Amino acid sequence: MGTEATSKNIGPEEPKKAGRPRSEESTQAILDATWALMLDKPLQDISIEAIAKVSGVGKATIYRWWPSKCALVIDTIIDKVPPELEFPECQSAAESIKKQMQALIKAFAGDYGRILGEIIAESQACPERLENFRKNFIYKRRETVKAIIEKGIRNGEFSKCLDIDLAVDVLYGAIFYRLLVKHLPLDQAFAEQLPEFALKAIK
Amino acid sequence: MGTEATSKNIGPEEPKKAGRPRSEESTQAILDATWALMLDKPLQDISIEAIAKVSGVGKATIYRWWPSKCALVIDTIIDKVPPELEFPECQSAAESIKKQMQALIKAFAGDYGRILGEIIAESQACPERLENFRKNFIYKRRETVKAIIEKGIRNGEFSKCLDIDLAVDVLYGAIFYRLLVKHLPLDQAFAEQLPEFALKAIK
Amino acid sequence: MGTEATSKNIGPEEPKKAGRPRSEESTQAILDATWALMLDKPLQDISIEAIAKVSGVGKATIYRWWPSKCALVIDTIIDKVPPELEFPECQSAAESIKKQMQALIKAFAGDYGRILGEIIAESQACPERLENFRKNFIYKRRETVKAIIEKGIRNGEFSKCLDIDLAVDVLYGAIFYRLLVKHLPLDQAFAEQLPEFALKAIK
Amino acid sequence: MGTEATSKNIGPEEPKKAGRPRSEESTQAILDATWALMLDKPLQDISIEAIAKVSGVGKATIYRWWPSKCALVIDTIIDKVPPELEFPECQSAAESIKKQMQALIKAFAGDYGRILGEIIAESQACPERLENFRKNFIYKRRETVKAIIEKGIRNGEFSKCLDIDLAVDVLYGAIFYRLLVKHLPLDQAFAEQLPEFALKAIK
DNA sequence: CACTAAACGAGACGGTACGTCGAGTCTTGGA
DNA sequence: TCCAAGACTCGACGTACCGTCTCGTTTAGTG
Repeated sequence: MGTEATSKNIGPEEPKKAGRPRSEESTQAILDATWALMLDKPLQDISIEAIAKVSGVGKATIYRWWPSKCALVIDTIIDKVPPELEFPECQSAAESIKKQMQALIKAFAGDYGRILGEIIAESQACPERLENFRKNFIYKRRETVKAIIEKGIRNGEFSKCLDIDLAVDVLYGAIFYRLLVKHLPLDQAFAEQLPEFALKAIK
Repeated sequence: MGTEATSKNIGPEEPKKAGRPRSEESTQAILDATWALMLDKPLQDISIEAIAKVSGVGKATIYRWWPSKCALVIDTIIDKVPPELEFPECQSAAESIKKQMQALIKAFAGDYGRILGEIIAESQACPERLENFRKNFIYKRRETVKAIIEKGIRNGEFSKCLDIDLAVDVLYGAIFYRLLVKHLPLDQAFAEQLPEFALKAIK
Repeated sequence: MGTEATSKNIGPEEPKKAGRPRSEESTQAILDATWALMLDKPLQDISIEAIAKVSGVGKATIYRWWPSKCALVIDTIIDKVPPELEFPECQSAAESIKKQMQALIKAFAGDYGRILGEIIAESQACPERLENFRKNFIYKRRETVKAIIEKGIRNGEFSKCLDIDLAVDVLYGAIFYRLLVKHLPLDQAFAEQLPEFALKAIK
Repeated sequence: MGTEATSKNIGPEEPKKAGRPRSEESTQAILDATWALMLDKPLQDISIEAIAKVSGVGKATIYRWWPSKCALVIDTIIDKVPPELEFPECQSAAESIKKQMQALIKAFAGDYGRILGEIIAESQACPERLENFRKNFIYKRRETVKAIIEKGIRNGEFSKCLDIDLAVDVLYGAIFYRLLVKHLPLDQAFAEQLPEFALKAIK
């Protein structure tokens, strides 16, 4: 967990609240139900009503802890999806990036990718939600990639005068392009060709 | 017009239908109202009900000709948006692409881009709608870019063994990435730097 | 036929109109379809739309000749239902009335009665329709009954100072009461007992 | 209240339900609005939509508690109409019946009668609704009349071998006949003549 | 024999209301 | 204080008919 504007942004010093504590059971039931529904049908077709029904929870309980379906969904995939694609330690920065891109393409090819696309879609109309999404899925990974690129610059693999943000966009843009527009699949061939191809731009 | 699964798929030989003909007046009123609402607020907040009210048309008339809000919106921008970004005739293919990318980035920075993003979002849940969108906005332009790239290959600007589809994705992916994820703006600086940068990958 | 405010109120001197004459074929198709639908489901659930579809006729053709569903239905049963319950010629007026009441009860027990009830229902809100119904179904028969009663008065069967209208209401009221409120059936037993019973009031 | 198939069929032992209780305020607002509209125009011209609007209540709230406009209307008159025409205590049963019939005719002559007629009309198509109406308006009063008649039989006013149900139909049939067919008014003259006249049949 | 005029089927039109769904909020009693 | 249950207002959904309105096509009588 740990999504801003959602349920679990509590600092290290909890102020010792009175009253009945939040039910861990309900929380999990909600996340489980949300995940089950997300695997079953598109995000647009999922209602808070349905999540409440499936999880056996009062609707108000959901609204108490999450401000929007989107925020709940984000917490759900954070809760459900395995640790995270870490960058493998490689000798060259390029190799490191290549491996990670390939892992990402593979991950985006399945339900995980579909759901991410649906979240981006759902967030289009609302800047805060989109920012929330970026905080949890984009920025962290971008920072990591940028660190690798900087390492590549330091060790001479990449040009010194590289615009790092632009580089990241060129490297990963095509993946998001296919993820969302779906004109071509995020398949094995794509995973094999894209990294080498895109990396040419930053060398 | 001319969108599949929408209102105007009439072959060259119209079979001379009986009954009162479709009202061109209503059609235009619907498109006008849709466009006005789209400029005013996000697609998600627009209801068929509102479009009917604003256009002074019966709801059923909208449903008779468009299967979904999305289809209507696509027909609307087709109807409303100026001719289309043509590729300027340049001596080099690279130059031609660069100019067109810059024009595209500029166009995507305003309402046109916002609306396109909303359409992609709205279509995420439904393959047919997304395909409909691609037919009208993606494929045509991709074909044009691909033709230019092929020209570039022929005249030696680009590598002979270039995967053209991949090249297009790398060139334009970053634009869609920023359009939809909005982590960074589609601004002047981006327009100036991206083309040259991305083109390095295909040279 | 011959319903006021409906399709066939043509005086003896038709003004010799130009243009295509009314299609007898369509007229019959409409009446047939209406009748078929009326046997199938309650009047409330029958739409002009459905009648048009079933009869293969344009909606406007129905509206051209009948001002309301009710008027059409009245014309339909006039068209479909066998001649009419005539009063049998009997020696005594009382006997004559009794026979006719029994015939009426029997007739009201089936679809004919059901439909008549539905027409009365449908006409409740609109005085003109109700008057139209009375013209076609009530007044004529009342006149006949009244004539018989007058005959009975003349030949000494009934009291000289009888309020004839009131007498008719008492005789037939119970039948309509059961027809519309349905608290008890219009069955054989009722047919056997009512006439003798009610006639006691007017002797 | 207390109408079957409507909102308030609660046995003596309410099972102590969870959740927010039904809003008495909304219930009354709905009944008030329905009554106001019923006084204003024919039942056929009243929509649930309008009742919701006038009462300031969500449409769903109406549908939650009443299955049909008819059921709501029945509950409304039960709620709105004064105690009920009681049988006056008279020495003779005949006198008692006469007084009550006159009161009934007078009551039926106004809005109350009009609305009752509209309810019978509206219920024609649906046996359950009609039964619901009978339960609340017909049976109770019939039972009372029947009790008086039985008393009359016991004290020798009426014949011993009287079919009581038939007697009630003959007494009241004419009233319903005029209420629904409207061929003659439910006026003062009718009220004065009918009872004596009809009672002759059962003496 | 063309011309006129009305009726015809088909079906689109602006409306109104339907009955349902879900949103987000509120109000109970019990834990 | 939290929770489930569930009622609340509100707004939109997509559908069904209403009664009206064009269309192009018959089908008479008239000129």
